[in-house]
Amino acid sequence: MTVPPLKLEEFLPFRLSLASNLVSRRIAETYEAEFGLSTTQWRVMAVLGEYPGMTATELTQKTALDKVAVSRAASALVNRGLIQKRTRPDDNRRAALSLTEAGERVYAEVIPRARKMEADLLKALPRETLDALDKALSELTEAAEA
Amino acid sequence: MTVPPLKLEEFLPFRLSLASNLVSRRIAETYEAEFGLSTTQWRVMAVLGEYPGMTATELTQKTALDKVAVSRAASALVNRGLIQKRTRPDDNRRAALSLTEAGERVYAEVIPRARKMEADLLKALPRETLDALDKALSELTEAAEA
DNA sequence: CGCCTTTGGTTTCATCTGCAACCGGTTGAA
DNA sequence: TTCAACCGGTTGCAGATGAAACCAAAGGCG
Repeated sequence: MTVPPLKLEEFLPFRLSLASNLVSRRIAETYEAEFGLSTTQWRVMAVLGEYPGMTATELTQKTALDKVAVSRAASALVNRGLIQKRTRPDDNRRAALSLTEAGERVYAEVIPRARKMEADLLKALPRETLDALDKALSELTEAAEA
Repeated sequence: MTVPPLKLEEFLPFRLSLASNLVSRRIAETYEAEFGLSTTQWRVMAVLGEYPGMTATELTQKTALDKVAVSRAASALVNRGLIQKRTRPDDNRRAALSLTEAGERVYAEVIPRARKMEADLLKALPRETLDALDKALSELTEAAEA
């Protein structure tokens, strides 16, 4: 009772993972070497640029990282002076995180590069394919969630 | 001179990574707990089911894993008796890997479950969206390679 | 109030990953 | 032949990752 073999190269989860890893690596090239940021640190900074004052727990949701990763990325960024942490007066457990001046400068360098790399990677795709990709990712994410 | 903030939740590389991670996790549920396989081990088995007798180096390409990962996955699978390794007479450095009987049995259990999970995850997507997704992943992979 | 539970965040530990060094076999040029 | 360069595969080590234990502050209920 044999099973028809699986063609891994056509198996969508594999293809998705492959594309995602390659794309992530290209994006990482825009910040790793030059700015010494890890992917998780980059994500934290990216979100703080959009939402200053977020707490670690809130970052967890926005970045899709677990709280350990956020905690470590944040403390590394604080040590490097790229973000600051202010304990909230209304709740001493929470701390509002935000970019420092130095962090803002790095942000202003790093974000445009990421955008540009994204555009380069996507430029071969016609608009409709892109729309469909977007839709497919939304549906897949929803279907695969919890 | 501020930069318009990046909306991470609309940034395609992030969305891609998110979808990929969630999907991979769901697929992993079909083999991790029940069969004690890691993702890399599963990939190695999946490819050997399709191409018996491959060498580790060849597996490297098919699985998109680096040679260290393949080496370790293979030795774990050999220890568990799921694959066998036969040194090739024409070159004593290489070894042809293939599923054992026990490995075939696991393969026959594991592959249909992965297929079913894939189908479940994709069932909300209309055919054209799926085609576009497929095309987009191919183009993205190519654009991001090397 | 005082106590128990919950919550935000950190630390610990065990595992995974990936690069680089390494080992033995093979190849090819002198 | 012989020896150096190369190749397939393994191992060692350092950094990344995640689950679970942990700590301190806050909330809720008697």
